[in-house]
Amino acid sequence: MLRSPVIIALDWDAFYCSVEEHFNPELRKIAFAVKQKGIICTCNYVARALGVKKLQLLVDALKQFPDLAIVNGEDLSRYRDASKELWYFARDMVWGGKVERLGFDELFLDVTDMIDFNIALLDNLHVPGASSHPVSSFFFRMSKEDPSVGFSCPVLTVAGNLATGSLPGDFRGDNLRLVLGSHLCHYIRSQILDIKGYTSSGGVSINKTLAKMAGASHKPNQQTVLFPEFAQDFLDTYDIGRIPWIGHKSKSIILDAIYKGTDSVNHTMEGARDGTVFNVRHLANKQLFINSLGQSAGDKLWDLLHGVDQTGVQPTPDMPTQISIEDTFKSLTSLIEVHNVLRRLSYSLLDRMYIDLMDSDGGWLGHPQTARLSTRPRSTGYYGSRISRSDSLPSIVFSNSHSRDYIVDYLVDRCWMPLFSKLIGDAKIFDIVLLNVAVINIEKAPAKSSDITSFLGKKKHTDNNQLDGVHREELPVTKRAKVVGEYADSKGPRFNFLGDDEDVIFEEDNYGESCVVCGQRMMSFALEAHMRFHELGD
DNA sequence: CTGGGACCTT
DNA sequence: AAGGTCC
Ligand SMILES: Nc1ccn([C@H]2C[C@H](O)[C@@H](COP(=O)(O)OP(=O)(O)OP(=O)(O)O)O2)c(=O)n1
Ligand SMILES: [Mn+2]
Repeated sequence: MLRSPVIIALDWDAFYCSVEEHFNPELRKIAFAVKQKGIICTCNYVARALGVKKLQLLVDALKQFPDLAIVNGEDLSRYRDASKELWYFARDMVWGGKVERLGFDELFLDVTDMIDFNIALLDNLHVPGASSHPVSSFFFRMSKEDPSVGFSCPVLTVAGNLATGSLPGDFRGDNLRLVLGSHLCHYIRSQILDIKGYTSSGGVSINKTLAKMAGASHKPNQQTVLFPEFAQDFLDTYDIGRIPWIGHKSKSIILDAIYKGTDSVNHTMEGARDGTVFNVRHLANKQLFINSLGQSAGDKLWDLLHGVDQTGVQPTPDMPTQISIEDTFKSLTSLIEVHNVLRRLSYSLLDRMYIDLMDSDGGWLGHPQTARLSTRPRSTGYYGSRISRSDSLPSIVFSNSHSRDYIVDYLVDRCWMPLFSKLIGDAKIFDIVLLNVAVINIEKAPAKSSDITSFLGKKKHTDNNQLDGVHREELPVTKRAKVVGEYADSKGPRFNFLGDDEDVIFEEDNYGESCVVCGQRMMSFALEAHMRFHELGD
């Protein structure tokens, strides 16, 4: 018999605020918001009780609530660190590490295997001929190996809320599996609160979308289970725009297709068109979705309206596939200003690479292939539209023999500024409100072992082949060329020194500092990121 | 002056 | 390279 997956969706409550409260508990008692430039990106529940909204304009909120405390959240470092810590902590509890991350504060846990294993334990308590399980609770094992690790799990009651308030007729089969899932969800949330100090909202159902929507129906610090027999009732009352993966564009396309011709004058008004799942399901059909959205998206979104989500939990790799840093401004019109901003962004970007792409030995776990520069012109197109240019990422960023300052200078002058010129075209006149620097197409380094301390290579960013990794020990070791300061030369030093006749630029000893934790030697500029690596553990 | 991201598809 | 989704 086919069994449904058991999926848990977790969402940390008022996440950025919770992180701020973690480091400054005084904040817990007062209404406060986290802002980025002119917008409140989130606020704590004390503030929400007053009426402060997520994503509200800062000026509006302060007009209405002059005493609202404000914390600047433009630097995401601490939120990213906390997010990673909670992610790893939750992942350690899930067999097979089947955890997918969405943004900084949501996780999808595929706990199907854990449920199946424990259902089998429960079945062994079953008396042949009895109509139901003879026990009201049993010991849910969190470890296959150690039978003492786990929690006491009721089997006749559900933990937390019921979506649509509905209990199924029986607690058998897939329903029983979700009952156990609800208690597992509660246990995991308790661990996260007790050990890490963060409250969360949880949803339990048979796929990611239903679990996520169930969880969102009762916040904060609560959980909700949605049994599949009630999924359609649950969904039908929602506006399609509130279904995950149906954003503004998709909703507009769908409603345009449904109401084509019937409402051509006045569909700019929201509310003129009924966008509930129930209505859309009955006025449209799968073919209409496919015709308007394309085969792939049409198929997928039509299924979603019926509670069908085939996308399983895709475990998120430890290494990101892209890293980007951006800043916004009123207006930027001169090259010197652009140069200065790019410099600052490049320092941050390098630090991020050291934190997220380096192991504790200072070796690279992955290598971005491409550098991308994005900007937003002040007033062309709709708000938010960006333009970008990309090029091969110079391999000097992987060098451990150049100073941070030198690498940043090189990046700005040889990479970002040329890309910026390409972006603004011949006129050389510009007015931009955003700059974003990114390293993308991050490819995993050959997982040889921890003795790969460095990889220095260069590929065209269009090249899709495998990295030809090189062991440090295999490289000819020569005295590092004195390149710092030689940079005024129009050609500059060459950094494409693998597979070329150029000698490898390595300084084997007498460089940098030692890590006080592990003793690894590294350039001083990498030490700060390295220490954060230790703090986060691995 | 409506953040600062990250990921996926076309 | 652009456009879409999510947080
Ligand atoms: N458009 C968005 C949405 C979210 N976030 C950030 C701020 C949030 O703190 C965090 C998590 O997003 P949530 O939507 O889960 O919001 P919160 O966790 O803050 O609140 P809630 O308790 O409703 O989950 O991501 C953001 O910067 N921009
Ligand atoms: Mn949240």
